[in-house]
Amino acid sequence: MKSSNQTTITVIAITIIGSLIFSFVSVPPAIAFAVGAVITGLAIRFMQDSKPSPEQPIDPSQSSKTIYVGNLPYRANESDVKNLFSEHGEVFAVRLMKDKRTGKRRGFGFVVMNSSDADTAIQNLNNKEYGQRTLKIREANDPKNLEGEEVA
DNA sequence: GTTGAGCGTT
Repeated sequence: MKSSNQTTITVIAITIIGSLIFSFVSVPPAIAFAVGAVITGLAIRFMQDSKPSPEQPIDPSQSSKTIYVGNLPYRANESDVKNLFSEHGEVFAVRLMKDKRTGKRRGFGFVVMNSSDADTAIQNLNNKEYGQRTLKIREANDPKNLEGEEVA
């Protein structure tokens, strides 16, 4: 998507900067082009580095597992679910699914936890009364985030 | 402001 735009911008910038350098200083076009290319490359590199991602060391020892949470009260938000699951394990992320059209809550979501803590939380929180509703907690169907715990 | 079985997003 934006790579094509960046390519276009890169070509234009190289042309402009190269032309400017070539018009101001009497240097061979090859050098002007090279300088323009370097400057443009540095500029783009700087633009991309303007959003530096801080160090988030991912421990391979901690495998995450996604948990399906159903029958949630409509008034429950992600913080509530996170707090509830945090009592039984380490919660990595909570995603409460809302309707993409209206934005209203659909009453279910997913919780990403530590693999070992996930089973503990499922055992402890399944069929648990929460907000005058009985929670339906299971392991998520999509096995993309299932790691390590499945033994053949 | 409503409803109630279900497995979603970048």
